[in-house]
Amino acid sequence: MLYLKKYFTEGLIQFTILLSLIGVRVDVDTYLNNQLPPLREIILGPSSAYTQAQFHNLRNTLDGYGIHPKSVDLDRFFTTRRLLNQVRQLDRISVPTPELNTWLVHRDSETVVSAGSHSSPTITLDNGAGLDNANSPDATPAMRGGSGAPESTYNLNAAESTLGAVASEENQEQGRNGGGDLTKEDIDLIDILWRQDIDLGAGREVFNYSNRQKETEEEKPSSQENKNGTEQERWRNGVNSQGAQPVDGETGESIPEQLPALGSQTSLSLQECLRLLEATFPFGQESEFPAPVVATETSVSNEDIPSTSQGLLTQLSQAEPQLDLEQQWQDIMAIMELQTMDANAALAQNSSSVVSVSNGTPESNNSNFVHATRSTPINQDVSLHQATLPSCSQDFPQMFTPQFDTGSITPRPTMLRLASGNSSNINSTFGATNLTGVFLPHMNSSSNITTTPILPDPFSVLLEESMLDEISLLDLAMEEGFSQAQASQLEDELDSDSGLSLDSGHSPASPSSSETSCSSAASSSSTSATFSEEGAVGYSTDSEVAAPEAEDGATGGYQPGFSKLCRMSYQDPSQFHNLPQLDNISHNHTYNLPLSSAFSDRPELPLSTAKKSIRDKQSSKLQQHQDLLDKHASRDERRARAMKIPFSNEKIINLPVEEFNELLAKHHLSEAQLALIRDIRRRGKNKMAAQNCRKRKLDTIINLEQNVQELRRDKARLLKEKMEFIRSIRQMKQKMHGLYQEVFTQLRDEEGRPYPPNEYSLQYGSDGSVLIMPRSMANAEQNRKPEKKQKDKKK
DNA sequence: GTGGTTTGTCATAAC
DNA sequence: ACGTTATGACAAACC
Repeated sequence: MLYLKKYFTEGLIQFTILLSLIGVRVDVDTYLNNQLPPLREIILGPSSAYTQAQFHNLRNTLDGYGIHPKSVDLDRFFTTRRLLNQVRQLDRISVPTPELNTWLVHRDSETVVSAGSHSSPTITLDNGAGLDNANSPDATPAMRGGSGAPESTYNLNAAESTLGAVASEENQEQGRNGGGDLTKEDIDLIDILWRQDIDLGAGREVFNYSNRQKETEEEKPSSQENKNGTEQERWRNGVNSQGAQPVDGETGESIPEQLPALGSQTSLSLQECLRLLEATFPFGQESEFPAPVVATETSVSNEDIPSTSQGLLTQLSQAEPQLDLEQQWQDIMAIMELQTMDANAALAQNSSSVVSVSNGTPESNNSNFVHATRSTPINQDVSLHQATLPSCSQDFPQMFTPQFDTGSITPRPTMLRLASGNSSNINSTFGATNLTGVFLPHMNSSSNITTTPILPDPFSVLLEESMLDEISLLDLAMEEGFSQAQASQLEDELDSDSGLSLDSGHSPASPSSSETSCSSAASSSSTSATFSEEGAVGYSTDSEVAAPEAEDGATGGYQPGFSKLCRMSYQDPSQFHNLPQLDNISHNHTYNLPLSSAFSDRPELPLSTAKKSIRDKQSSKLQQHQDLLDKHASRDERRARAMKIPFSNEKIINLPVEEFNELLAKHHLSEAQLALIRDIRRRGKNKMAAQNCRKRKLDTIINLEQNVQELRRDKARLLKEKMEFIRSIRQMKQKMHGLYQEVFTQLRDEEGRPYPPNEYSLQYGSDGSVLIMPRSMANAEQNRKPEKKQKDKKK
């Protein structure tokens, strides 16, 4: 049933998309909001086994909101939501034609041959599609708008692979269309041009998508084959030819005039670009539109500096840095956290940020430059990866490679370099991400850091810390107006404060405890606050759930944990099939997914004989999948098969008791079979309970961690306030002292002689009166007062 | 080979 | 009493 539902869901959504394409408005919301149980259930699916007591109300928690926030099935839920969002956005897409050119230009920039971009720097991204749908079908037609290839209108592959959806017939049909646009001559031409690009210095490794392509083939062998074999071949060879088309093969100069004439090639290019995107970023959310944005940016740069930037690009593209997988996952998660961005804001940011990072030439930036400072370049950054890099794992680092701002910056080997001109953007970009810790040092070095409301905490706290560093506590305490007792008291307090830091040992940069007194206290407090920034808040991988905590960085020593969570929270296996880096991870992460949806269900279509070898490869891969299926089938599944249990383990486990009993009654089963079934049910439920329990445990830890960090921030803030109070008290005391001296020097006795300050002093009465008293008397009185107080205390 | 991690399973308590 | 859930503990598989 789940199987059927899934199939129906995908098909329904795709059908809806098609209807929308031909102008029929399909309002899914109506169906969903009208509380029509069957459709709701079909589309959104029942909550997972992770929902507490869900077996009892399996059909009552269908809108997703009923899913337990800790449910592992949130992944599927969000996937479904994403699909629905895509559908809902269909009638709101308004991506201007120039986007297409932008794409092409971008490909050129990759090949290091810059194509002139005449595209408008502003790309209107429907935000709903924005972060959520870049990989989505909506994006495709929009970007193809200017391709002049009306017959190939749609490419659902992105959505398919992203969502792990079963390839639909529409999908395959569209794939065929897309591939069919390319004639053999076109391909040859493309290949020639591409070789010219290679000769011109375009690194072949730039196009090395072969691994991912293999993965993609595994995922959707049939659709892939149906698109076109030659295309596949070129992909295998790492050839990405479309980028070469709009480029003069000899000079490497861009030839924008050719773009409109490209026709079918253009559409292919877009398809490939999309597939590239899809392969690069298996998560639907990340492989969003931004790519075109960056492309535009690059192209603008190229326009401005046509010749130099190209050579520069060559070097840059060849010097792609590698980051380790953990960091990259972190980056991915950071982007996911940004998904919750407001739609319109993102739209504006997308459009405005395009130029802001492109290069420093103001004339090219013109009006859009105005918005640059408040733009959020995250999208374009991501897209830059997606379009440029062979693997998603290199996405984020790529943002900081020289390609990022080719026009204005000379290439440097450092990956995390930030141009000061971009710093504000980057601030807003990463403030809410987990990258804070990573980029922090660079941030500090860049001149133009502005703290935006988006990222209040990391940087504000840092500022606080720096302020705290500036304030030497004991200096203050020891200063005039402060008694030694007060100072020591303050010191004690600070020591006790710093003693509160739970795990300052986290940091490799943990200050040595040998430092004494105030400076030590201040530094320890500041470091602890820093850790609170770098700490494990990256744990909030359930970004949709714990988004508020996204401000904290996830670097530090928590990357392993983060990756775990990452996998736990977004472990739709179908998505991970696109990640070659994860190939060797053979854990079975398919928790609640039926095996059928996890591995099989790739429709087989007739294959051309020319592609027989490919088919063989793929069929062998399918066979491997089947073997894997058998191999990875749980013991219970194998037992059930051996005992010829007539229904699925999934049913056995997930059916409500009544239906389960009915099921048992319907079939005549032996005692052994019944026992096995009950065992399977018990174990299955327990298995999910264990998963649930572990996740909950983890979440508890995360929450505690976040609480600790929050408390640390509070502590830093209170400490800062305390310092301010102390300072203001000191100032008041100084002022008071000055006034005292002034008044005293003006006092005269009856004979007009001044009172010697060493013999007399001013005493303040409780009623505001001021008396001049001999010091001896004043001292005696002061001595009496403490006695009195002591007496009072004794009383 | 060892150690850490992930996952499944069992036993048990609690609801 | 029965079914389900929660959780500690253990073991197997994997890296």
